[in-house]
Parts: sequence; structure tokens; C-alpha cells
Amino acid sequence: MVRWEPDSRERLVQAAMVLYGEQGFDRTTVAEIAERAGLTERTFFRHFTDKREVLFFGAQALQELFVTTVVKAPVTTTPIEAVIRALEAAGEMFAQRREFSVQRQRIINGSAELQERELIKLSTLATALADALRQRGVSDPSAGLIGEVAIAIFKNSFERWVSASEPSDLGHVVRDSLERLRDVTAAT
Amino acid sequence: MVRWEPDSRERLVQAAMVLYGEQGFDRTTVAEIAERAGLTERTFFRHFTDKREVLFFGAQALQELFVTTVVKAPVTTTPIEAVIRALEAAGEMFAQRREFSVQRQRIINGSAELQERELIKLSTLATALADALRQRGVSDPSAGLIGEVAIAIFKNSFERWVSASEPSDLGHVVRDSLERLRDVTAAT
DNA sequence: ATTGGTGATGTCAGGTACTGTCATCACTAT
DNA sequence: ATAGTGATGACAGTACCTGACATCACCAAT
Repeated sequence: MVRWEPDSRERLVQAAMVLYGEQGFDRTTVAEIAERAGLTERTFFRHFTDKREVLFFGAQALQELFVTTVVKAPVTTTPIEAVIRALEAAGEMFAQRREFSVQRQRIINGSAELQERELIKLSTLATALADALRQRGVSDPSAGLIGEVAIAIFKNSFERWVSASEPSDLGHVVRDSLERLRDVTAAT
Repeated sequence: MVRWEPDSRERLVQAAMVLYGEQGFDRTTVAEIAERAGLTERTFFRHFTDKREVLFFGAQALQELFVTTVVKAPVTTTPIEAVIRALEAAGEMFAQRREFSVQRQRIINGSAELQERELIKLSTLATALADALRQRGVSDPSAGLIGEVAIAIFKNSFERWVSASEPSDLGHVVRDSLERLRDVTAAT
């Protein structure tokens, strides 16, 4: 007889998604989540540092995808192009989980606390991108700026992609945003 | 005999800055702050929604400055130029409080929680900027993008300005970042 | 087969952030 | 005088999160 059911982590994520979706993040307690997953509150906090983190377990994978895409781009690729390719690669990753992404975003948009967490994850991504660019020899101040702007594009594109009535290609939205940025920043 | 000393709000801000600076944000309790200000914990939470907000009381003024600068810019001004002017105006505001800004930023950089709060304030600024641009007739998707990118530039510039050994002009740093962005996004 | 170590979980006690509710009382207007 | 107001205090309670120790299926070595 097994002492515990396996995949407790996944069960906690499932339970949290359902409850956050049904009652909202604020009105869901960690005790409820744990109970629904057949576990204890204490165990929840062994798997996730806090109540919010349960929705952001995928962030590290995304960051790794970003970084390796940038680092592995051909030497002739311009910095901005390398970064845009990384965003496109992320697009493919999200394409397979559109429904999940939409639900998750709905939950996040319903809670200021969750939005804060999302923003700091994106900020970490920006820093990671900047580091990857420096590895490619991009100058220090430019790397930081490109990282930030890339994330601005990503955020903007992702918002549009998630809220679109017709499922579209995130990669295309990203390209479109870059074009728009060029138009808009062009000197008069 | 007066029942209470005046300026309780300011006293709380003062006390919080000192204690956060001395012991760090995490190891400071609201009870300590209140005691140092000669008040109770409950009163702290009447003035500020949470422990972090005490460091962000100036955000609204900054936002108003941003928005009015953008809205009042001459009709002939391009969107990106209007936004950059707003950042420069903010630069003048910060110039008079450089020491305070440096100390405040040191505190924020020492706490992940405070960084989250700062990011959502900046995000709100981006939205406000986008709204102001729409008022100027900028198309919907562009307005959002410009707002985000403007904030990316601001964040980047402010970081450099605060960490510079020699006090510099924030407005110049902003201009410099925009130039850099143009170079970097230019199509090959 | 026995033994002992390991790792995931449970149990319990406690700290701190934050909230709701009611009491207090200088000040103000009538 | 009197009643109303507004900022504060007092106190109880909830929920997030942590530290410390106990439990016990599983596994490896003897």
C-alpha cells in the first residue's frame, strides 16, 4: 500500500487553477487548495514559496527557451532579430496550450497581486535576455534596453493574442509589433 | 492641549524610510514603524493600504505629470516625442530629490516584494500614458505599445541615473536611450 | 531478513500582515 | 450648551507563511 498518491505538485496546481477560476484568487485560501488536492497547507508551502507561485511554475522553462534561442542564434543575426526569434519560439510553445493560457490569464487579470507577480517574472526574463545578449557581445547599456523593450513587445503581443476572438499566431503578432515600433520611433 | 500631533502620515513615511533603510524591508514590522511614529499599527493601515505602499505615495503625482505633459503637447508633436517630453519633465521633478530617490531605490532593490510593487506602478503608468496617447488620436494598438516602450526607456534610464557616480541629467539619459533604441531596431 | 537511512508528508505552535468593529475625545458649528 | 465629526486607539479575528519535530513507506547495505 502506497503511503501517498503521486504527483502532489500537479494536483496542487490543478486544484488552485480550479478554485482561483471559480471564486477568484483573493477569496481562495491555501487551506482550501490543499484540501482539494488531498494534502495539507504545510505541504503546499513546501512545493511553492507562496500562494501566487503556483501559477508561475512554467516561468523557468520559458526563460530557458528564451536564453538558449538567443545564445544559439547565428553570429550574423542582429541583436533585435535574435530576441524576436526567441519570442517567436515562445509563441510555438504557447500555441499548444492556448486554452490553458487564456484561463490562466483570466485569473491573473482578476487579481492585482497576481499581476505583480507576473510583472516581476517578466522583468526577470528581461534581465536574462540582456545577459544572453551580452554573451553575444552586445554592449552593456544596449543589452539592458533591448531586453526591456523585447519584453514590452512580448507583453503587448501576448495580451492581444490571448484576447483575440480568433486564434492567431503569436509569432506574427510579435513581428507586427516590431514593425509598428520601428514606424513609431522613426525620427521625423 | 491637542489630542494628536499633526502630520501623522508624513511621520509614518519618515519612520518607514529610516527603518527599511537600517534593517531592510523584510525585517521591519509595521508595529515598529507605527511605534517610531508615535502611532498604532491600526493607524498605519488607515493611511496606507499595505506595508509597501508607504514608499509609493508619490506615484500618483508622477502619473499626473506624465499625462498632462502628453495631453498638452502641441498637436504637431509626434507620439513618441510627446512621451519622451513627459519623461524629461519627470526628470526635472526627480532632479530636486536625487538623494531621496537614491535612498528609496536602494531600499526597493533590497526587497523582491518592493520591486513587485514598483513594477505594477510602472505598468499603471504605461497604461495611463497609452490612454493619454489615445486622447491625442493615436491608434489603439500603437498607443499601448508606445506606452510600454516609453516605460521601458524610463526604467532603464532611471536605473542608470540613480546608479551613476556623477549626478547627471535624467532627461539626457532618456534622449540617449531613445537614440540607442532607434539604432537597435533599425531594419538591416 | 534485519537494519538503518531517506524523503515526502503530517502535526503543531507561532509570528506577522491586514481587517472589522466599537470606543474615545479634541475640535467645530450651531 | 449641545450635538456632530473625524482621527485615533483598543481588541478580536483571519489568513499567509515558517520552524521544529514526528511519522512511515521505500530502498540499500549487510
